[in-house]
Amino acid sequence: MQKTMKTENVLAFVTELDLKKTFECGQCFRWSADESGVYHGVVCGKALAIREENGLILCDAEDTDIPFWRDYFDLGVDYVEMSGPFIEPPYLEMCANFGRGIRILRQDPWEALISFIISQCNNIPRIKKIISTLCACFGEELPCGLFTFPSAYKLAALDETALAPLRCGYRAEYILCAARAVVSGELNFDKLSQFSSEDAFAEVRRLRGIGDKVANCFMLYGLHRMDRFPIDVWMKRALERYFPKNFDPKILGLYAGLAQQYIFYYARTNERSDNLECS
DNA sequence: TGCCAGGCGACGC
DNA sequence: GCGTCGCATGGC
Repeated sequence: MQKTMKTENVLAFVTELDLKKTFECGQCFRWSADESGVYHGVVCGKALAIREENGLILCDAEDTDIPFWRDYFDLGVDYVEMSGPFIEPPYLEMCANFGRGIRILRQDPWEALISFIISQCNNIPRIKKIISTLCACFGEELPCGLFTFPSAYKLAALDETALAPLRCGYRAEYILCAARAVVSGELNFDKLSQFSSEDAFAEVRRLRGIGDKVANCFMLYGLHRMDRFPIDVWMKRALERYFPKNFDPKILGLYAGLAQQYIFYYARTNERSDNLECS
């Protein structure tokens, strides 16, 4: 399954992109590191092996589309500048410093939608396991041994019995609903990308099994709407404990979603849920 | 073993 | 509009 890295291309400097943080901060679920620290993943049917060495981010050059991957890692913008306003409260500044190097990936909207439907009321190891099984069962195997994410058309043709091996419980119904909405044209990602943030949110929010949290995750990670601020149990605890009462994420501006990612990553890395006094 | 997890929908008030 | 409950499953 591990691909040998041959001719290497430089994708970025490590000061711009921290692979471990970016892949393990909770925004995506399909990248994994092998024993030598090389991360392997598949995006939109394209496989990549990527690693850090001597201050550089190197990727496998064999059929590697560098512009595609630079776009995926959102390397065209300055994250230091975007996170400049994240200085209050002090907890946010600490989270931003801790998360330096995280980039909000430009993920496939379809994969992001299904991934965050699966994420609901679930822990991250189990989310990864369910998505991995989904891809192994219904995706296509690539020469490197990894699987593509199954298309909406593939999933829309299934029923809940076919999804039983995923062991995803009540979420199976929601996955099928989303797949059928895409196939019917009721949900069109190209159209959504033209909508305002509020309109696109309302549109995806109409689907069964997609509430505020999943819709916001889809907006942020699937449509790259950086103003969205998903609030899950970890965020709720952090906000209640470290932020002023009635704190409105809107004051964080256009990049509130990045602040959210820093907070989530810090909280999940450093704080156990049972040592916080909040409910 | 029991608590919890990147929630949501239905229901009662 | 708001609080509560059941939902399916398994990581820890």
